[in-house]
Amino acid sequence: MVTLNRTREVNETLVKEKEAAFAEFIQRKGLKTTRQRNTIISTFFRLRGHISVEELLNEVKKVNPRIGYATVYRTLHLLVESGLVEERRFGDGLARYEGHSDVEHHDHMICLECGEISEFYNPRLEALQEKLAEENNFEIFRHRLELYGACKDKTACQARKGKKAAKSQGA
Amino acid sequence: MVTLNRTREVNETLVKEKEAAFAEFIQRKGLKTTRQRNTIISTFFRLRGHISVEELLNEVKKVNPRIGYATVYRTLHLLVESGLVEERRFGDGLARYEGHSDVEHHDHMICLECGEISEFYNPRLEALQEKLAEENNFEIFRHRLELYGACKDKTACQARKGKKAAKSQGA
DNA sequence: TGGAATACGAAAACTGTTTTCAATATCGAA
DNA sequence: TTCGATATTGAAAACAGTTTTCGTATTCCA
Ligand SMILES: [Mn+2]
Ligand SMILES: [Mn+2]
Ligand SMILES: [Zn+2]
Ligand SMILES: [Zn+2]
Repeated sequence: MVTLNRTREVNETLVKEKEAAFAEFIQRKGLKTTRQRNTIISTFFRLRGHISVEELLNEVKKVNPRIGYATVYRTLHLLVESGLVEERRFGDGLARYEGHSDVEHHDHMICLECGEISEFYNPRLEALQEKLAEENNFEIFRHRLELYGACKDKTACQARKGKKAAKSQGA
Repeated sequence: MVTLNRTREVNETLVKEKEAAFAEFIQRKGLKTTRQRNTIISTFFRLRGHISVEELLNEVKKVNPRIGYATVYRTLHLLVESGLVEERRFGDGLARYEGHSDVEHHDHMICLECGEISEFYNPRLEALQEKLAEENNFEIFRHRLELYGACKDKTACQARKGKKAAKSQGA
């Protein structure tokens, strides 16, 4: 099995664990616990997918409308530094963030028609990269692999596209 | 053989071919041939590596100091549109451009110590990606694979780093 | 060669992100 | 508890890379 199924439901226990881990990180660094940061991270961990700053801020504002961009940016940096979150860039000029899913590392397929981003992990692919690096006398710290293309199931794809359009009209 | 050796010398015949191809593209699109565009593309094609806009402008200004950013940006867009050049982003916030090397497609290894960017191509890797896409009912239009890490040959790496530092001090 | 179409360059605008700064909140020590 | 050093916040300004605007200049074909 190669495709990772990001669960539709948020695992509340997992979220609590992440919140605790972040709290620990904050303390370890001698930083302070704040209402805003708590709101931001608990909102973030309850969202699924690859979240842009604007998307996150919009959600956060539903809880506390006074929170601004700066705090969201700053908190996301802390989340990344804590290792709980990764930054992604899929070429649309926006940074996107995702909490680690079940598998530590994964790569992405991005449909240019409907915007769907699916995740996959393949050990052979990973191993092959290691082998190539080795041959090149190179040590890999991290990598990124993105496949850009289109869903072959045009029906589902176009449906998603319609939904996405409707949603963005609403926003 | 997996590593692509980007030749140190510029192949003058190849450059002429590319210049001709661009001229043809310009005509086909009903655009005009200009002194500035000629300067920019002939400068670009004679540079090796992954060139940023600023780097290119600096070189271009040696030939014609009156050429500005806007024209360089515009010409690079045309070069990309013509298919003669590809845009790359290696995560430092700058767009970089490269003329196609001998092989149509290649991927990159980026040393985070010395900045060296090396290129490679591996058919098995490409095939494996296709297979994974297939399994996922996905059609790949293009992909990007970047390995970030460090040269294992620390001597050469550090030497390059020193040289690079010296160079950027000079600039 | 005239002139419509295109391109140029400087500067302004734009976009996503970071920084500044004055006001506010946190939290350990007293 | 209260104090006060230290960290945090939010609005706005600054930033960096890129794109657009706009008045002037150039191209190129009828
Ligand atoms: Mn992901
Ligand atoms: Mn390359
Ligand atoms: Zn799709
Ligand atoms: Zn190196």
